[in-house]
Amino acid sequence: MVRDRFAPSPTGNVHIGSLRTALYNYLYAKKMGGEFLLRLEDTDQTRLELGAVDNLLDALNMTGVIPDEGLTKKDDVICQVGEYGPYIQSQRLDIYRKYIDMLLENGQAYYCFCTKERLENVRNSQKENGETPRYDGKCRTLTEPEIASNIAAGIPYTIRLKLPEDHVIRVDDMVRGVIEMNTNDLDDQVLLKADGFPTYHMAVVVDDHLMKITHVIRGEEWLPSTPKHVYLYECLGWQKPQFVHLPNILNDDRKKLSKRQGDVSVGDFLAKGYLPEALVNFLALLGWSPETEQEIFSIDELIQVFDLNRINKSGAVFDRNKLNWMNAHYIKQLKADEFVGKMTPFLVDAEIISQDEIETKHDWLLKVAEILKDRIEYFAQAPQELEAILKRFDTIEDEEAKVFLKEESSKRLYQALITKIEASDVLDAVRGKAILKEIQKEEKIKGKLLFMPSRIMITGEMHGPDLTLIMDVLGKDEVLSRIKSIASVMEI
RNA sequence: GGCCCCUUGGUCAAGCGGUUAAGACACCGCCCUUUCACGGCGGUAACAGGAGUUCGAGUCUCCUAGGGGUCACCA
Repeated sequence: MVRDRFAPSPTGNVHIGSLRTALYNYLYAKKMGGEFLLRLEDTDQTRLELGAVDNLLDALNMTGVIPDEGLTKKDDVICQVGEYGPYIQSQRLDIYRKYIDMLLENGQAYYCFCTKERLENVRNSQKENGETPRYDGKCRTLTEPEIASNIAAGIPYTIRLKLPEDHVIRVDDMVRGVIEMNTNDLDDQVLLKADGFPTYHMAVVVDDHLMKITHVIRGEEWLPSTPKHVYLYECLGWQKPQFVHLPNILNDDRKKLSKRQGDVSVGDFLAKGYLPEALVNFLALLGWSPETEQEIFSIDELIQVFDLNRINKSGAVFDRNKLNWMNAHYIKQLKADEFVGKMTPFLVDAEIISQDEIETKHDWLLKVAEILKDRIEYFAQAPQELEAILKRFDTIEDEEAKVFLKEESSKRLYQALITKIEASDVLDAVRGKAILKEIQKEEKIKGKLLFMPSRIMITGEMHGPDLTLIMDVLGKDEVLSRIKSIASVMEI
């Protein structure tokens, strides 16, 4: 039975790269009929952030990357489900201690009483001498009595992994194949911190084993420390999981995606009106590709075709353009009501409509949706796009537009429009279309001479959405008022 | 700097010894639309470099170069 996991630390917003890691774990577990767990790696007490767990759970929920086991939310309360818990590392301290003691007994780990200051000094002088910074092994050879007296004296200590010298460790990674590293290039990693918490390296190995994890699917940044993890598995006599290291997601400058260049958290994108389905679809294709040429996938379709063997080796630049295209695609598929539902909060936020008007103006919002549907890539663009239509104009800048207004026929058009609109009960798209048709017939104005001046009188612009839809959205009074106020420009 | 990983168009990428080297995004052009957008059609554009192995190399090996990651009592 395949069991994999997403194991983030609760340090703030969920990074887009983390979501991808979670997604790949989810897809693989589902594909294999296995189980996907969520475990919290909160071993760094100094970096915990309030609300991070809520944030995490919400992001997974919104995007449909739902764990089968571990941390979850029931009735809005955070809880844990499954028989391999607890799934929060800070609640497993005694478990780690047990295995630390085991390593100590076997001589595979040792007490280290070095202070942070000393370690830093050692590192600095090594750097100055052009050496690789690493622990100098001072406490590696402490005698039992020395250790006992240090402990008795209450000197804080950490426990370090005792790596054998000149020993080659092989890591078998599903994406990159076999990687070999010599222990001489590795550090005696701290496994247990002075505060009694394990480091990631200890906790991840113990938990993955105890939770019966079969596949460790995580970011590439873990590759260099994987030999230590492999060594720990060997020390403890445990079977190793299959390692799968995902390529990094990169900025435009090909560096690891970072906050410096704008949006990186799932929340950022959701807040801008990107659809969860689009985000998932896009992320799935960043570092993995299907066998076919299909590009648009629902999460269930992804489950069907997902394959770890098709994961890419090299880092992938996060292409905002493509995300936008994909999101626009999903937006176009939205039903009118869904579109209105997604768009409205942004309009309220921009104070284009008020909270109370949402219901009374629902029909109007549907018309707006019709106009914006093909014109926005994400919903945060909606207010600006709509504003351009709603905003009154007082001058016409475009010379070409002025030429249209000065046409002889435009004066007749102007009169006819006013007369016909005034005579209309309502000015919806259908009526607008009819009016233009009537004028074409009666005044013998056609083609660009009909449509362009009409558009310019109503919008002030030569380009834009379908004019009859605009009339509908603006309404009879507004359209009339706009046309009338154009007189001065037309020198009538 | 040590170690590790990576390298096909601007970007995502297919390719698993023999191909006219796919497709998508972006860009450009044409068509549709009496505008714009959407959509449709088409176009520009790539195997980092060098040695090998082989009848034959984007595909295998080595070297070089470039990029990235990592070297914490952070994950």
